[in-house]
Amino acid sequence: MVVEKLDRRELDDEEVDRLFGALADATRRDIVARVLREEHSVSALARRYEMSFAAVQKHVAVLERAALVHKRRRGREQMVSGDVEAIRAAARYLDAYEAIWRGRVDRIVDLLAQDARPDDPRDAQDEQHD
Amino acid sequence: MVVEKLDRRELDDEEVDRLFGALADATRRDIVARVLREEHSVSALARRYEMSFAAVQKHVAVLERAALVHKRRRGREQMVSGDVEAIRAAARYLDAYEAIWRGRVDRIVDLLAQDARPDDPRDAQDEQHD
DNA sequence: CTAACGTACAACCACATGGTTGTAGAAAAG
DNA sequence: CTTTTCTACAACCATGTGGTTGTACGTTAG
Repeated sequence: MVVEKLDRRELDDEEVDRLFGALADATRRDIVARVLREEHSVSALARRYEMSFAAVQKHVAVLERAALVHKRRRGREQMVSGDVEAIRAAARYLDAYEAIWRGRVDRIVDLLAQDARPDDPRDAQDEQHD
Repeated sequence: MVVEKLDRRELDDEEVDRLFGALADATRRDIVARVLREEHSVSALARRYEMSFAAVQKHVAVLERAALVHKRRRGREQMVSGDVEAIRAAARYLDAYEAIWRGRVDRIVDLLAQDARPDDPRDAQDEQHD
C-alpha cells in the first residue's frame, strides 16, 4: 500500500477561495485534467487553446497559487503537473457540506480537520443519529 | 436506503463555472453551511454578517444561480435552504479528476455521467476536447 | 388606515479577472 | 557566435465582482 506523505493541514479561507476560484474556469479545469494525466510544458499547453501564450501562462499561475498544479524546470521548459492533493482537499470540503446536510453537525470540525481516507482507523465507528 | 429523485443530468461548463465560482467566497460558503442545516430568511442571514442586507442578498442570488440554494416564499419572508445535489455534482467533478489522476482515463465519462449508484442508465456528455 | 418589516433592484465605486500586445532574458539549436 | 524557443512580466483594456446607498413595493402588525 502506498502511504503517501499525508500532511493534512486543512486550508484557511483564502486558500479555499483560491482553490474553488481556480476551478471556476473551464480552461483551467481542462488544464488540470491534462496535467493530472501527465506533465506538459506551458507552451505545449498553450498550443492547445485558442488564446495567447500569456493568457495560458496566467491560467497556470492561478492554478499554481491554488496548489492545483506545480511547475518543475526542465531545461528551458517549465513542466506543469497536477497535484491531486488540492483536489482532495476540495473534495473533503464538499464532504463536510454533505455531512452537514445529513445532520452530522457535530462531526463537521472533525471532517474538516482530519482526513476521510479508508486506512484511517478513526472513521470505523460511524454514528449518524440525530 | 433512501432513494431520492436522482435526475443526474450533468452540468455544462457554465454551470460548473457558477458552481465553483459560488463556492469561492467564504461568506457564501458559510451561508451554504447554514442553510444546509435549516432554512433561514434572507434577512435572518443578513443579520449574521457584517455587511449590508443588499450584499447578503447578492450572495444568496449567486448561490441561487449556482443551484446551491433555493428560495421559497413564506409570507413576506424569502426562506433560503441548501440544495445538496449541487454539492454532489461538484463532488462528482472532483472525483473525476481523482480518477484521471489514478490513470483511469477511460472511466471519466462514466464518473461524470452517472452517480455513485450503479442503476442509472444515463450516459454521455463529456467536458473536454482532447 | 399607518407603520414597520422583508425584499428587490438600480446606481455607483474600487478592485479583481481574463484577455491582449510588447519587451526582455535564459537555454537550446545552428 | 547568432537565432530560435520557452518563459516571465509589464502595461493596458473590458468586463465581472463584492461592496455600498437609496428607492420602491408587497406583506404583516398595530
